[in-house]
Amino acid sequence: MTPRSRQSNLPWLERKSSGNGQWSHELAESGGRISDLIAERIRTAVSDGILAPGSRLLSERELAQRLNASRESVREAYRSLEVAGLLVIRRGKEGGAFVREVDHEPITRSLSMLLRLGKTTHRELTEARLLIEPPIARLAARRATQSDIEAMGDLIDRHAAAIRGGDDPRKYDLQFHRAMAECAKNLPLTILMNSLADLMVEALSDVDIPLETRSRTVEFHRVVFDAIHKKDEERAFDLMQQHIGDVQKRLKKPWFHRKRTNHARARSKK
Amino acid sequence: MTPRSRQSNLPWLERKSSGNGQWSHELAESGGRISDLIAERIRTAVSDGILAPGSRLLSERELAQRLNASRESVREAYRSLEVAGLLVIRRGKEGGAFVREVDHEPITRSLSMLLRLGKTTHRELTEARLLIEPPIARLAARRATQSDIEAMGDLIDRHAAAIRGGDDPRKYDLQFHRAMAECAKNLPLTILMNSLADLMVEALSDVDIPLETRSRTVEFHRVVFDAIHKKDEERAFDLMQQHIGDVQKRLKKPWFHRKRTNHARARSKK
DNA sequence: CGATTTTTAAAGGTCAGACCATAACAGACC
DNA sequence: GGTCTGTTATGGTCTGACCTTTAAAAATCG
Repeated sequence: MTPRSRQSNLPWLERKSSGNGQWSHELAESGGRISDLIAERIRTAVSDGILAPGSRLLSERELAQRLNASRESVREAYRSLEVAGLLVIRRGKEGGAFVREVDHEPITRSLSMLLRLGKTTHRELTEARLLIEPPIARLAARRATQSDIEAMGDLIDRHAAAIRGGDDPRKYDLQFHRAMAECAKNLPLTILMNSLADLMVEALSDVDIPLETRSRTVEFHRVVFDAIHKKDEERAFDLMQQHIGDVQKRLKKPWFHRKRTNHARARSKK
Repeated sequence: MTPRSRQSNLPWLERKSSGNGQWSHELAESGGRISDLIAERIRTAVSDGILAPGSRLLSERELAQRLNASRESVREAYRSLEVAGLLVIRRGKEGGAFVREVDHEPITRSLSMLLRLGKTTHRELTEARLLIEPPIARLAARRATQSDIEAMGDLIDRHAAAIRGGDDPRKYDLQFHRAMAECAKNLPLTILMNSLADLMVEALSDVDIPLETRSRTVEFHRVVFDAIHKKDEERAFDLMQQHIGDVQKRLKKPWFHRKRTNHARARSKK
């Protein structure tokens, strides 16, 4: 007898009606994939708070048995939800599928990919940034906490150090914008910002940015940071608008345009 | 002899190095899932334009054979990319995986889900809308084409008809905002808008909107539409700001707040 | 000949069962 | 107490079979 054979009551995984143990009925609707039905139930359970972040789902084998489905169907459901950012899957003993702490990284990735494929132009990219970054800066000035501010300060210092040391500063540039978005305490805006910043970095990945521009960037960050620190909302707004406008202007110079070669893409990953 | 046994040269699916036919090397990095490696190659091929939208990938069985992997690994790769919005999968003869025409619907879904889980509050939601919808209206006024305008006009008429007929007008409300975003010709903003609008509809799904408010909404749409039609950018901007501000105000009335019951969620789907 | 029905085959979807790889844990051994 | 070493639960992969769906091809009918 396995130690966990007690009926641990998982009402959320029940079908709404017709308990005969077959799937056929719901399959008719929904374009018919068992794994999708399973995924949908889990999604609902999570979004209704029945499955809290961090909690562990049944193992593939066990859920399959309970649902009267094959392991593969369950597996596919879990996998989809992982791609969608809802679950994390860990291997090994004590592994399994866990409801993910809310984290927009997977969405940011998908969104970036989609925008890239959608042939999002530099025009759209900077246009969008021009519209959303200044308001974000304003919100950041309004809402940044002490620790937010410390983190940003550190970031800028490291950014400056990287430039002095001749290292690639793009990473820090990106992080600054992300950190600022974090301060604004507005999830939708944060996610969009992150995706845009990602793409921006990628778009510039094969451009050689002159040293003068690099230090100009970090100085810009510093004054924006200063405005945020002092909670000067309007100044933060104006400076950020200026900053993005500056970038936009530089992008228009012909020498700056991205080479249309079939170059290596920026591989994200850790 | 099967008719398609010719070596159809698919260089993109080759490993970069070491052609011995095993996966072990790349598996070491990358946290190790063959399906992820396959997915990554396809993703790269698509984003480099080697696989054009609409083109059909090899069948699961065939790709598995060529890659010396199991069908399941390929299948999982395809499935992940489908969730990510990169592929569509069709069943039946002449079915298979196709590179999707760029379409942000899957991302919109994921994003909405994520925002919902992130306990995005009404405050964040309307705040974000207040920031991005007016600029979108302005862009729409600048860039709407003739057919865009016709579509919007139709929509408004149907919206009004639905209200007169006592039908649920929410659908049309949503569609109006989507259509407007479409006019702005800015993909990142469009995607965000769509997600926000989706969430908004959902958040209001169990609120009973009084008739007076309903017609007010459609009238608002009409004047915004008018401004867009006449390419009056600033008026479109102002009106939209007013519109969202109006919504925001109504949301603050206590009777309007969503019941915190464990009610049924808005099921999207077709 | 053209429209309709039937057949067929190619593809994804599901299943079952085996085995591999990984990672935490429990003891055994120093 | 710390390190090694098996044990074991769990996801990852593979095989090969069968089901279901769907479009095209063939057969049938008017």
